[in-house]
Amino acid sequence: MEPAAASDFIRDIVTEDIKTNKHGGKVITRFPPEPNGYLHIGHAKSICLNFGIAQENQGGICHLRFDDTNPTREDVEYVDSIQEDVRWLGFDWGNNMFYASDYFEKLYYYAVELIKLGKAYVCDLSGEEMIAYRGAPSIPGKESPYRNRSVDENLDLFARMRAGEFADGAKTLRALIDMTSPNIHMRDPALYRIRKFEHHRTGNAWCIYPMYDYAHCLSDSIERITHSICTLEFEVHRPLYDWILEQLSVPRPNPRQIEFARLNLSYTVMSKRKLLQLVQEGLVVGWDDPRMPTVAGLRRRGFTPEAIRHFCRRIGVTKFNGLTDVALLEHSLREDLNKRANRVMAVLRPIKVVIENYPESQVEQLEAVNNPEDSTAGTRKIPFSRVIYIEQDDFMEVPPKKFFRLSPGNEVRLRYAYILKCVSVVKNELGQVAELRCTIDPNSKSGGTTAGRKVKATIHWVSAAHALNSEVRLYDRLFTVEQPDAEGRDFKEFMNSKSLEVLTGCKLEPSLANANPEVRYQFERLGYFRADPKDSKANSLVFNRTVTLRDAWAKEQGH
RNA sequence: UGCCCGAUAGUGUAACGGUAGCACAAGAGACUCUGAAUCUCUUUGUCAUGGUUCAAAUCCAUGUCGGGCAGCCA
Repeated sequence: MEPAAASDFIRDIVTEDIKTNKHGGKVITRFPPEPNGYLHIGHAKSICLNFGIAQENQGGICHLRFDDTNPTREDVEYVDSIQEDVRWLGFDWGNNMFYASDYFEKLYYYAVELIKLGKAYVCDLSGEEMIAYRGAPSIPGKESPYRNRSVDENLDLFARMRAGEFADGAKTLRALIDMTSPNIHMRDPALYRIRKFEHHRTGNAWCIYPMYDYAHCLSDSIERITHSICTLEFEVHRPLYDWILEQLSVPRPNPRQIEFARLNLSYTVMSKRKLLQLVQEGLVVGWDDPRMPTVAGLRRRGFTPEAIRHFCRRIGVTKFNGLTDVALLEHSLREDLNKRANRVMAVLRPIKVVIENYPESQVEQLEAVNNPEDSTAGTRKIPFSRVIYIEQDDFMEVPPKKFFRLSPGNEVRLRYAYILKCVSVVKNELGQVAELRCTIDPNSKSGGTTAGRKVKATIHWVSAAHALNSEVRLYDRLFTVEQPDAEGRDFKEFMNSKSLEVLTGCKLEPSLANANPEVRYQFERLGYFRADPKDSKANSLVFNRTVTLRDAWAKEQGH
């Protein structure tokens, strides 16, 4: 699919394990989302890593596994969206889609095994008591008074927990490890809790649910995962991951947990909790709002899976917790779109231009190149007539020194058409520019005899009589600061009030009449756009701006 | 004042004891019927201090700074 990614410390480990035949030469990774939210660009990094490593190695496989061990926060809406997003990103799990809940019965019997080994016990401490007994990072914990129950008693109690004899929270099953461990996760962590809550897949079959630390390592083991790749915050869980598998009669060798740094992107937030907050509080229009860093949002905005994959390859994989510049994502996008998007002309903020020396009834069909980066993309015809629209930004009555565009008495080239000269400015009663009276040089037609005459600038235009009306939504970054959720900040205070600008009355060239949302366009000199898949209709077009073009003029002006 | 992890240009990432590279960003220029793309050039870096070594970004020690860990969340 893509050129092989440069190696990284995780791929090095995988390569080494293949070389030493640790897992019989197999590579099985997994992407294990909890179905409690939509996937975002950070998940895409993990997806590209896990599926990428599987693809790069002979016979490698990547499982999609839903980590659905907490019925109180999970929902099928999310399992559907997650599958759609992974597939859209271009990855295929084949028949290897699983749910941790598929393993509840096995997990239960492993827990029984742990009890029989004297390595787990049923504890009656309440939540608050357990916190008190746990100690603190620098203070050792205290042993639970229920820690020394007999194996038989534990077996009986655990069976009765499953049978629903106890209230929610009344008891837990805990690993018996070491209450004085410097690693808090080793201080007799809970393995099972009672939750009389309907699970989206197992219904009411269970009222005890396994905890992440217990379910995850065993799910990996059951699926014969070779490399269990997760983010840095699970680093301190690794001793527990290993401990659980070491106690039990599971197949060897055990999967190896490897941690890498999650993606942080500038000018956005990446936690599911905060994204959910934006959705629930109506600060965005939904999980797929084009301003969201969710896969669904990026897709709706017009990102391509290729651009996202290239981005994920470029950022690399390390254990350093950094902040990636969103400009790198935008660069990956432009790079991809530049190669594949056909060019069209659209005027977002129109000014009417009357060409005084062009016959009233005349219409010419001018030939335009669809994509200068792709010789197979062909050409199309664009109508030209006496009244056209040009961009407000392309005219200034009193131009500053480096302004190359149209101004009174000055000439510009109309893309694919004639050189245009502004002869007068018509203003409305407010003194604003209402209309431009211009003339063309009839000998300057593109491809014509004197077409080679140079002018400083070329601008885009749309014939008024043939223009399509459209709404265009201009998106900008959701936040005004690089790290809206830096410590001590309330990220919502930094929302960019200009993150969405809706323009109506935009004028498009007629070839856009049947724009398919699947097709991305470059509106020349403006950016990349695509029809909104939800809101655009044949008779009321709506376009989303995916990303602007780089703009040296804007930079020149100090933005 | 506990434990774990990390630190290379502005940002992200390579260099696996032997010439500190790459990409993005930024700046300058060329080209241009997109102020785009493309091309050329430029600026900026090994957290600190010791040690080992012929040789240290790399190994060791100490310190500094940053991140993570005290859900019956994942």
